[in-house]
Amino acid sequence: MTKSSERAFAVQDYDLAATLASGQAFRWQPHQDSWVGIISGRWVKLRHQNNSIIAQVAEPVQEWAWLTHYLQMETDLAHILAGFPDDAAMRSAINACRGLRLLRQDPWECLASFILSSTKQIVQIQQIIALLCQRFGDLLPVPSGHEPARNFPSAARIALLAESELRDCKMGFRAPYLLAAARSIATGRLDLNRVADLPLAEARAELVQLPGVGPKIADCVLLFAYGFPSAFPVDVWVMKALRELYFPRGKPTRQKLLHFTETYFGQNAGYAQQYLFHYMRTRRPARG
DNA sequence: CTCCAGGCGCCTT
DNA sequence: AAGGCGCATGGA
Repeated sequence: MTKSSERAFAVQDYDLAATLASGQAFRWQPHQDSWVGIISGRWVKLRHQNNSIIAQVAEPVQEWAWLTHYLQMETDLAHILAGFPDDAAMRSAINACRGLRLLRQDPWECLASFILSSTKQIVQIQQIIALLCQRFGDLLPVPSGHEPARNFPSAARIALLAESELRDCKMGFRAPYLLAAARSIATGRLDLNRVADLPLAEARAELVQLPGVGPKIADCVLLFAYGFPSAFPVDVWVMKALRELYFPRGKPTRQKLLHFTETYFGQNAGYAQQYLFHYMRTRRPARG
């Protein structure tokens, strides 16, 4: 296998734009007909053409597993969709966004990003993260003619910062949370690699110990970084979707709804959640 | 100007 | 156990 800086990957049922802009990851930038982002410390430009995803990198590489893994290209989406409950809401959601995928992100970047997400809209989260990377991320090689790119700052790097430096990135009351999380990881008190091997409930318990990380943020990380297929982040959007789509006239307690999410959607509940969320977010104008 | 956003943690009942 | 409130910031 020779090194190359561009490669095409055959894919089916892959909506690259919906996936990269769906609120799972916050650093992807549209660039004409392409998307520019950073994966595993590599600048990469992606575009969807016919039945392929075409990837360009800054420096030739031999191995592309970092990319196929991140994009979860091997995932059989049709199989997952076939396992969803067969009801009107799910059918509408699938119709609205077939091809939407779950990414497999770096745990630290994903955790940090979602700590910064609380009570913020997606655009604002993107702004905060852009500032953080611009100030504290390392420069990465980019092809000539492209804007400079920086890595997401490591936990070790952020652990050495002062809270005021984080506040200056406009993250407000989330600054001490991010700092404490970074320090937990930098000192080894929490080992993010170990979380991958735990059962779901234990993995969740580990993450929730971090300040600023509650059940919702923990489940985002479990789903978008670790790939726990039944992790099910419940935020106000999903709660609204569940009430409107499944209990239009009842008034179930939050408790009952949470139980519903744990039992109704099957082993790929996380995927089902992403479809419902995306459907809710896109079917009405002027939101999100 | 006021309101509130894809939560969390803490303080009340 | 369940519900209310403050938290920073910026955009509608």
